[in-house]
Amino acid sequence: MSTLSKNFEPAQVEEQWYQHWMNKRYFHSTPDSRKPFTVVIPPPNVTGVLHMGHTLNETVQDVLVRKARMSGFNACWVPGSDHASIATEAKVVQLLEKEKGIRKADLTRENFLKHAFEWKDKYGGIIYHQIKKLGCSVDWERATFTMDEHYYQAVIKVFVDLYNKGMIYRGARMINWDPAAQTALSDEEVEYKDIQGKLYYVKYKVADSEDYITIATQRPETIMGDTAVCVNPNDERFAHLRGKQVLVPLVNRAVPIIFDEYVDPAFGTGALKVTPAHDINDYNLGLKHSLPIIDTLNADGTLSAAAEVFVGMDRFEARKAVVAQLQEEGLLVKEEEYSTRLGFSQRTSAVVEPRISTQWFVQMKEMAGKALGAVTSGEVKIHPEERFMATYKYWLENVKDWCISRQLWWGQRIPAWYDADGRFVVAATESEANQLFQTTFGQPAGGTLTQDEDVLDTWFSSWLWPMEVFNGITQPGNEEINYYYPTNVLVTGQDIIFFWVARMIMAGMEYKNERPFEHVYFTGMVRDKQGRKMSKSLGNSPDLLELIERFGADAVRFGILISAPAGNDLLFDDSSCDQGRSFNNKLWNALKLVKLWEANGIAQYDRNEEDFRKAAFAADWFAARLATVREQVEKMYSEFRLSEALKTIYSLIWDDFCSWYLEWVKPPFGQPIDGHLYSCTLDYFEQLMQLLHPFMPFVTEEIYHQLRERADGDDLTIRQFEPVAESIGVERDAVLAQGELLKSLITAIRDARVKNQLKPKDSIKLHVQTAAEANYSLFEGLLLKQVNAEAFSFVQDAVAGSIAVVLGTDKLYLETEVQLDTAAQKDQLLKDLEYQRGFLISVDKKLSNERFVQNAKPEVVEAERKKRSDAEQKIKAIEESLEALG
RNA sequence: GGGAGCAUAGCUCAGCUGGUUCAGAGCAUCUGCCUUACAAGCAGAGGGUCCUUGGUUCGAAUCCGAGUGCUCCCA
Repeated sequence: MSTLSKNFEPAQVEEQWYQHWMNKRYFHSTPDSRKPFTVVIPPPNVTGVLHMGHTLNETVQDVLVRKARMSGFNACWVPGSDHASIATEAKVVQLLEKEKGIRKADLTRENFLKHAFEWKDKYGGIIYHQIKKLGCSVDWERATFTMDEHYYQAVIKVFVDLYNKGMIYRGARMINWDPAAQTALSDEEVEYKDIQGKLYYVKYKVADSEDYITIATQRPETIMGDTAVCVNPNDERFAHLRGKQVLVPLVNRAVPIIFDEYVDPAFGTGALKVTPAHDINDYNLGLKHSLPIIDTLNADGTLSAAAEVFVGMDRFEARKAVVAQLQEEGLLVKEEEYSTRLGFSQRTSAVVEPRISTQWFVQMKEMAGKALGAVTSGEVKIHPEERFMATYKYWLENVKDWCISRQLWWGQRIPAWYDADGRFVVAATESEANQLFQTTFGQPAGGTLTQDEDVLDTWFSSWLWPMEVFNGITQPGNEEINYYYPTNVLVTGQDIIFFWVARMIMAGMEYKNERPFEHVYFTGMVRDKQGRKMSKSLGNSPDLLELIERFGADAVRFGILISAPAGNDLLFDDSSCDQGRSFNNKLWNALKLVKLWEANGIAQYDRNEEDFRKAAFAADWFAARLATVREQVEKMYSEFRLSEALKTIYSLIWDDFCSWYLEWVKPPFGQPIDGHLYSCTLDYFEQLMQLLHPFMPFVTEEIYHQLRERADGDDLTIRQFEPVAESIGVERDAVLAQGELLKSLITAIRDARVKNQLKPKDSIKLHVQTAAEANYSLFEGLLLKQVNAEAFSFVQDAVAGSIAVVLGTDKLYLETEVQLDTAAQKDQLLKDLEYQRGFLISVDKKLSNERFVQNAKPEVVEAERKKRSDAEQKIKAIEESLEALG
């Protein structure tokens, strides 16, 4: 046996075992006769690094996957990453400019993509490295990227198919425009924030009159796009303006005054300027009243020629300029502080501009209905259900069509092909498009067809993830998709419930007519100690690799999980990793103790049955505890209460195993341990490591191998759980009760020792007055050892001059040479007495209430009667002890 | 503005279908211990009108209503 280090040293152990598991290909899965347990990783963004939210997610998945792998399943966890269209393109553009001085505008699409792929190859590996360091048991041979060739084909195939089914259409709509990335966004990519803005009151001159009408607006820079002023038809103040026109300031355009109940007379001045090109509500109003649309903004957020004034100026600069100009012309009535909500691009943080634009959309209604059904019917189960079911339902019931085109290059290019006249067909390839053009329009395309310049929303690729990682779209019905689909559980953050989860269910129902996963487990958001969201801008997100370096991967996994109650947001703090590291150490030291016993030699003690059973009490008790906890943990797994499961295992190991069991079986200093106890101890230790392994894979694997010599391939990672034994050779409840009794005896006596200021080394003689002497026979020896008593006897009466302790109805007397403070003892007993008397009164009160006795269930009444008689006996015992004290 | 969730020890939380095995756990705190695996430890202890307020009930931390505070989602 090599000498074990003082403390557990994770770094080398982790490296070595991960390599070993990889060499053995334990994480690689191929279809076989076992039941599959499939998990697909929520693909992290290829440009990013893992933050604590990912860490939590990956850890949860790894726990579930490892548990399944150890429970007879063919576990398959597919890793991968997504191409994150907007974010990656923005980064690549930035980098090209900075490092090589290349502007995107100067590049061809092909060249740009070449750079993007180079960049992805260079930096995309960071995430995978982090996943490895964390110990995740993913099947690396299956790693998938959403821009892989087959995946690209799958996305195109689905687009063409949905188009042919009439579920994808192209049209001009008001969409969310990101002026920084210069692309359309879906509704989900816009984040609304409260902003302190201003409301400007502006006078519009009524045409052919000296009258003015005052409107209120937040966006004076869009005045030049006004095509009407609208008031409420029931508003008497404006009745005289019916049929009149007003002159738009700065551009002096005459526009009509229109009447619509949409306008709230109480808001602002009751008059609304209508700018159909730049506000969604105005747009709808414009449609209703057939107003012209004047788009006064360019794609980059500067004023267009249509604005006539301040052309080329940025929209926010233009706002100041317009206000100044209005003021100069005496048209600005006043400014007012105003709090409102503004939309920001999730990716670039630019203020989103509502803009009319021709884009591609997916019809959502039908698919949303199916996705909703899958969840309400229970086919897909959401955890924790009460928290997220309502959100999920609400979104699907109110879903709008999905804008999927993005004005970018990094992504799957939309397979629509146009001729010079703007006629188009949708087909996977150019040659198919040419053919289709012929059949559709009865003539060949005039000249060559050009493909749509835009790419698809990244989520339009990731919604196929659970299928296409198994080539389920490109090769439907293949062996793998048949075997692995549907997956078992999806673990993800609640923030992408719409972006991703709901859409995956839609795609699954559409293309497999089957749910993509049975369970969805939503983790909470990771926040810092002060409850703030972790974000790059706050700089409050710890670096994962650094954390692992400081504490070890097992400790980090422990730390994040122990503070993560199901579905709740969790406040992450380094100190929980510290707790994990201490736990590692505790395990390590327990190992050292056991190894020490091994070194001290194993003895065969006399197995005379009675004596042997006594010696084996500790072993029987722990077997019972282990079996009980394993059942509890099993249940917690099935309910996804992983944090609780970990706590339960932690306490079983630290408290039951280390603090109680090991102390109970520990041989006297220097003496050899009994062979039976020793092998029991190794078995238990081994089983504990197995139980903990899904949570803390490295340290457990290491200890597993330290405990006993292992044959090649006998590794904890693949070791199968034995079913929890129905019988452990003794009556489980009885032995557990005995153990509890022993523990409370030890604690009570130790407490009495401390309160009476006995030094740990001061020996005592223990006398017990009890009606159930048999209870003590099994563990008498253990009891003496644990409370440093040199003698034990049963007595019928109080022992004068001793410390009296009342435990239940038993009385314990600690005889000692040390001078005692009887006053302190008396105080303690009086306190107990007072409590018991109060308790008795409350029980009596209940039992003397006729309605309670009549209405409550008989067993409840019976329990109360038992409580009463117990309390009476306890009171009697305390009173006797007090009497003996004098 | 619409909807959802939460409120229990200093902190983070557990308490399922109402009844002192229900007022708990882990951290943190306090007091003893360098006891021969572990001071990143051992032994022991203290600490809560279960947000407020009505109601249902023989009985409410638990069920219902109202209020207050916080969080999230949507427009």
